[in-house]
Amino acid sequence: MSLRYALLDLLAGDPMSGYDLTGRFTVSLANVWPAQHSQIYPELARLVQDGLIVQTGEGPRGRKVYSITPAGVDAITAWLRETEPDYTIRAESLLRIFCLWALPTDEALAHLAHDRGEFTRHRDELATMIEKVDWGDNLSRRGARLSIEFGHRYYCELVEYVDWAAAQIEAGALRAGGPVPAPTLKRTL
Amino acid sequence: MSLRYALLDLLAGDPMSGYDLTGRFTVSLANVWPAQHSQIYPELARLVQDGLIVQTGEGPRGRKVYSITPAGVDAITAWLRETEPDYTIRAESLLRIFCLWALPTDEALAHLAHDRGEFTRHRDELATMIEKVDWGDNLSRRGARLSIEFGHRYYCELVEYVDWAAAQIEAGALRAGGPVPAPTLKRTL
DNA sequence: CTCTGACATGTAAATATCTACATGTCAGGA
DNA sequence: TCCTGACATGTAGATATTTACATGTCAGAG
Repeated sequence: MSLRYALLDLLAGDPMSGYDLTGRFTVSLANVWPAQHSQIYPELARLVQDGLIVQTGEGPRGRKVYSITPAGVDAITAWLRETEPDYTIRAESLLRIFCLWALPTDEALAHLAHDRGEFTRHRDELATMIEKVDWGDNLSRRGARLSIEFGHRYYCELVEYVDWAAAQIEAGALRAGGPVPAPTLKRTL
Repeated sequence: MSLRYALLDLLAGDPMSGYDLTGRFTVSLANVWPAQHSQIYPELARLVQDGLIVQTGEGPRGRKVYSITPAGVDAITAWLRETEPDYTIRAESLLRIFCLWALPTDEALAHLAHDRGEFTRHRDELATMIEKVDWGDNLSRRGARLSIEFGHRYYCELVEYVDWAAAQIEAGALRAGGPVPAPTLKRTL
């Protein structure tokens, strides 16, 4: 049901269309709960049926603008209060790093270098957003600010991590008889 | 298809049963690609059909032990080489923080405190694993070591992040007219 | 005026994932 | 000996997600 609440949250920030929402899912929410338009439109229809959002405007090319209802806000509150958080994460790119032993060392390093490029790109995009966007007085947009901050920290961390991983692999961590990666940082335990 | 490669990777580390694999998905892989036994058993059957794994042993209570085949190793290599990584992440717990504006401040803070407990627990579990487990000479287990390191760093980061978010909310970031969360750390931009 | 590309909304079918059901074995403690 | 709980494997049905198909509008460049 996460998609439902992601949509409600965005609509609480500003009324917008399915197309606009899809765009948000490729920027701010992409770092938390990705979704495509083919999933978003049917869910919007269900939200209207359930009275959690209403269509409050229209525009060119069949554009439909939706707004959250008080019942919609209540639905978010109830979700936060009554359901247990799911603390699992899914990250395919990390699973790949897990599997890098199946490539020769130079190829594994090239793979990591490619990842690093992606991660710095995301990191810098988010940094720009943090600086440029007017976070205003809107409560939900301020929630978004918290999320963007997370995304930024996450990608900073990822860049540091791939550098660490690359150093380990260069040192032969994925070759038999090479050094075993030891705990290099004893963080707050 | 990620589940498939997660299973192949684990079986490359050590031959084991579906039950054992399920256990792995609740520890090391839980931080990257969670899965339940009801998804694992059918996928194992498909992997056998495709010749990527074979049953190499049995045990009490119908236990079946599987091993990866050379074709299975090749499948991982081909996956890494031929498919584009998906850099998106899914984290429901972060989406919740995104939505915290829908709760009164004290409840929002309590929610974050609960999250913090979970994150420190995960962090400490992983720290223990890093110290206690013999990472040996097995290439795939060494890949696992890279993944555990990531999980540990990730949860360290999450703990710092919820502390930051809690401070922001305490300072009134989610009340109208309160301070707007400004970029507090200028990391490597 | 025509073309192109961004805007805009949807549906269908195939996969993947989750929740619940269903069944049976074996070891160890009471 | 009986009971319990961990071990062990599976299936069924409901949801969620992805990929591909399908359609149409409008603004601006050439």
